[in-house]
Amino acid sequence: MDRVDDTCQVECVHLDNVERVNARMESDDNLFELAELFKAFGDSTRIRILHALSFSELCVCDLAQLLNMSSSAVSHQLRVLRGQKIVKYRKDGKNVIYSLVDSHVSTLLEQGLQHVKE
Amino acid sequence: MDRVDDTCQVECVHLDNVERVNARMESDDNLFELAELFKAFGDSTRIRILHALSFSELCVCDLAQLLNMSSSAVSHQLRVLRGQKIVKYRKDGKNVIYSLVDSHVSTLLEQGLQHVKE
DNA sequence: AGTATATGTGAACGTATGTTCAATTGATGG
DNA sequence: CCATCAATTGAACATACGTTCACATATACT
Repeated sequence: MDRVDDTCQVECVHLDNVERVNARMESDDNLFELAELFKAFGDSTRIRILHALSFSELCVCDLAQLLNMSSSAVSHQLRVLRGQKIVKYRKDGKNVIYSLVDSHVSTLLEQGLQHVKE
Repeated sequence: MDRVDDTCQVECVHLDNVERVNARMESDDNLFELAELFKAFGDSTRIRILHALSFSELCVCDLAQLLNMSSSAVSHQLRVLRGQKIVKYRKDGKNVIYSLVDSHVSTLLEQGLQHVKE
């Protein structure tokens, strides 16, 4: 008869491998944060924003025109990118000018593009 | 220059900047693919899978035990990762053993982790 | 003051996404 | 052949997400 048994119901596991890997895993918190970071990259609107910012700092209006979208939509996405500390901004009169936060971001974009183009 | 456009409903745009950036933008197709790639990284289950695979190849069962999830859930996510050519697999009897497709993937994970840990 | 422009925000809507469950395929060994 | 196990798949469900719209700030200029 079938029975539910928590202890070692799976025979196929390569226990040594699993334990060795388990010992080296980053904390769940770090991995969750990492997923959140990539999630922020994982939208075509935000990718286009970031790709544009990799060439020059731009204000919301510039981005809206460049991407042919409403300022509102752009602003919503910039909020997500700010939340993950991927972009930074400075105010210039009525404008708010955005730019990439550091070279890590450019590197990620570049590595990703290489993968895509292969 | 003859790019005078009187349908300029937006006054704030820095036209020179926008045009220069626009000229250097990757194709929408490439950027869409790039977003899809990052989207595949943008889930904590898939990140944990990839992080584990960065240490050793593992079968579905190993991953399920390591992440304390059902094989079905793991398999569904591996399908996404296969679709983006992030992981590859080989069969070994009843098992299917997964691994990262190349060093690009490790690099992306590593770069992302550095960003998160700062 | 008031107007105009740039940006941010909240709610609402439709869509996409991840997990569970049930069923199926494919491979091994009695 | 039949039983078992690893892995995959499809449907269903709840949740998360992106855009639109309307409205709210904020800053500059008259």
